[in-house]
Amino acid sequence: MTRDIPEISLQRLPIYLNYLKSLPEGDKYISSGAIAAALGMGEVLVRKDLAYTSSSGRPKVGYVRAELIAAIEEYLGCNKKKNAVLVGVGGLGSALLSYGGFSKYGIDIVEAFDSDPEKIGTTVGGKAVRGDDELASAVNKYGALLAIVAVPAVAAQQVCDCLAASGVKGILNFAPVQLKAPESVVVRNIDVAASLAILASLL
Amino acid sequence: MTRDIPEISLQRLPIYLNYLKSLPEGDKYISSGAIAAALGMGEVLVRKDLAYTSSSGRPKVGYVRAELIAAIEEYLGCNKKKNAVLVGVGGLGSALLSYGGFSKYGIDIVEAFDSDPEKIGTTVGGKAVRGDDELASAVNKYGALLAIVAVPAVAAQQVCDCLAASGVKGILNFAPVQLKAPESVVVRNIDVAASLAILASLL
DNA sequence: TAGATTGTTAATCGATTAACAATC
DNA sequence: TAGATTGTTAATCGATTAACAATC
Repeated sequence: MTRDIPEISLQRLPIYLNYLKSLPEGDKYISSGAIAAALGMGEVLVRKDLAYTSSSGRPKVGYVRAELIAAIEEYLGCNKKKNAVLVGVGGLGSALLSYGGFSKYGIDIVEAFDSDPEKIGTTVGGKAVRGDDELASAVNKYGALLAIVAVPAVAAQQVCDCLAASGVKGILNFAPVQLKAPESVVVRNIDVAASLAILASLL
Repeated sequence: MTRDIPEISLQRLPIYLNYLKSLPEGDKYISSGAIAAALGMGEVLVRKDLAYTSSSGRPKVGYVRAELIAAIEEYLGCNKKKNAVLVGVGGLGSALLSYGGFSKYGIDIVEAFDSDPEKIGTTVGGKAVRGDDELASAVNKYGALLAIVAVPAVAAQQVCDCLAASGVKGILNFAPVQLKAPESVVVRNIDVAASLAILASLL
């Protein structure tokens, strides 16, 4: 499913999607100019991004909102169910297990893993917490291609190795370490503290 | 404190910093080539990024690791104490209140706010939770220029307005909405679900 | 000295914006 | 029709990479 969309355009699709969904039901049409104005971006950029999803608008009227939503969702694969596992049931991990926001993208966190015996066997956010030793078999059982890593920095590489070996193809890493993974595994990082620090340094 | 560093270079500084800190104490020198190889990037890019921090290396030997760390920390303002407030003490907000990772950038979350009477008056992660009505006075009292917004999407704009009116200059927003704020307020977004969806669509 | 590495200038690459023809 | 809006092609802008001189 490799498309030729630049990743930076791909990153904007959820922004359009959220905005379009937030519009009142009554709005049948929306123009690229209106979207651009609402989101503070250029209107040509909006049209180019939307063109990747193969949605098309009509001159003079704009885009049909419902069609646009459907096209973006289709393009992002929201309609395809995807299983994910989460490793590291600390504060952040627990919060993500209880967070309902993944479902709109068709993503389901099926199970969680931790090395702490105190946590193993419990349920967080309706998801069972198992020992790290069961990770590989669970990835296999659920056909999980996605994983969230929310363990401490020192443990992250080891978890990453295990996930990659288990067949996970995409890792969203919250630990402040650059993970080494095989080429076939895509890693993206979220570092909340660093993001806030960068923001602070812009002021 | 507006510098002419591209934001994308700024975003990489914490990555270098984390890596440099993770090296064994014994390593006195490190070359841009070694950093680049470890982090999977081009070595010229590393040198350019590091040059913004006014750190400089010596031909043949590379950079003094400790100096480089100090220069990046100085540049990022890690040594300047900065107060932040957090709004929305749900799962994610609670996790962030308990997270110790902000301190390495000199950031302290001083107080938290929520509209839920059940939460007001409690303590989470050692921080007092107050009512939203006390937000403005707290921002003032602590001179907080930074805020984390971790409220539901429907409440985020209102919180943003309040923060901007209170004098906050930087907002890290976890709600999946594009916030409208005055030019003088910098907003950056983290959408965990969207990030995972984007990752999934790359596979 | 010779060689490794830095720092800078020029070339390339990719993304955004401007211009504009197509069209409803 | 006239005008608004799309979609595309060309121009601009900015970031990365390549080339290379400086230097320890």
